[in-house]
Amino acid sequence: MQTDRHREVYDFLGAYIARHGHAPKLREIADHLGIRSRGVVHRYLSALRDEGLIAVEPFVSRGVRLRGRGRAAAKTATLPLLGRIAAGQPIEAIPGEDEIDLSEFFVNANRFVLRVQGDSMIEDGILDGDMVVVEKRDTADNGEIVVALIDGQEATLKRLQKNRDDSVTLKPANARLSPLRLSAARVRIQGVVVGQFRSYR
Amino acid sequence: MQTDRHREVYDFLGAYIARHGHAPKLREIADHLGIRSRGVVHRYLSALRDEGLIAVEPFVSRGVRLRGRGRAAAKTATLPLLGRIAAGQPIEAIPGEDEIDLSEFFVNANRFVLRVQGDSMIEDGILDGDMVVVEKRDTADNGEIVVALIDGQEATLKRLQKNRDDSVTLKPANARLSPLRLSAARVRIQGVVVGQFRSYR
DNA sequence: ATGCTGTGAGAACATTTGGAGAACATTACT
DNA sequence: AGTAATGTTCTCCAAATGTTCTCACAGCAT
Repeated sequence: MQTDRHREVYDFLGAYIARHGHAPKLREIADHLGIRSRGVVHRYLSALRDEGLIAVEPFVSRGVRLRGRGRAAAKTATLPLLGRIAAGQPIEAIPGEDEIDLSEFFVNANRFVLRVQGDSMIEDGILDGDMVVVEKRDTADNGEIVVALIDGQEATLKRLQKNRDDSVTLKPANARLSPLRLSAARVRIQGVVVGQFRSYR
Repeated sequence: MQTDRHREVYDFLGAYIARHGHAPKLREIADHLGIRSRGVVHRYLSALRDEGLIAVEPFVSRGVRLRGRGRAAAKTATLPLLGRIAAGQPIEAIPGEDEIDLSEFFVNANRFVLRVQGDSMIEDGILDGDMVVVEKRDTADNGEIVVALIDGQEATLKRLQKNRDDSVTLKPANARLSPLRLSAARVRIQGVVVGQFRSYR
């Protein structure tokens, strides 16, 4: 896509075809761009055709078809980071940091994802259905959220607290559930939660 | 990379291209650097070209391409998805779904990320410091979490409820805060929250 | 002091990009 | 056939953008 205008034309074609089921006429494209000359529109279409992005049936009205919607474009894992949002203020830009790389944020060797079932960590903002990113480790610090295996049988997600007497307490973040105090021998740490994410869909 | 300024230019190119899919114009680079002279920008680009870091198409607008980005593109954004975890059971494998692609999960054109400040959505599991992925839209359905601009001034993150009398209610997810009922004319939807993530680090 | 380097301003110029509109070709329709 | 609508091709023009200069200044080393 050479220029901004080319992109606008291409995007408009996509939107129009999606809505109407057929391509627009040159006149309609011109209206959308705010120009009067069908000749100019034709020039844009020719450029897009030469790039292989569309196919044009000569002299046929609405004879444009989109091509190569394969979307083979290297899907990057970055999103623009616009700023901070808080109640009462407009969105505030974060200086010097204008994009966020999801893979840098989360991806690493020896990490994996679990889908959380249940409300045991709800007060820490981990809801039923959320995903947690877990880093494989067999030790953890006080206060970290861990995946723990009890008696080699039950796996749970809890906040860890080590006690002096060689026991540990597994604390849910939910007032309706009670902490579990167990001898250290019965608990095996499988990993530590390093991230969490959720999709609203 | 010769100087700090060169690195700034290079980084900006990367960020801009990642976001827009094409390079910036000299004028835009100059604005980002806080300088007025396109000539100076051109000097930086020539230096980067001589180092082999970018390729420049002469005289064409946005004619800059990054070079040797093979490594960065190879960075996959996938993590193994081990299964489901719930209190009382061992980790249960999720059949047929063994890895999760973060970019598929979150990345899309016309989305951006905001860092949340404040506790107004805490009961929906969006905590102070969390990131939300927002899809740019100017309309939203009932019950969706939206970024709304009030009177063109204040931006807030709230749950939307449309009322019959051409007003809307912006509901925080925090019992200590009260809902805000406003005439629809005063509220402009800027986007809808489609995802959320958090890093424990 | 002298020169070198990195940075920026801005003028002058080259080239591309974007647009207008006329003239013509093709198609669809009466 | 005749007409209108639409696509095609063309020339001319203006604005935007990139390119190439010279000048200026500040910091630094010699």
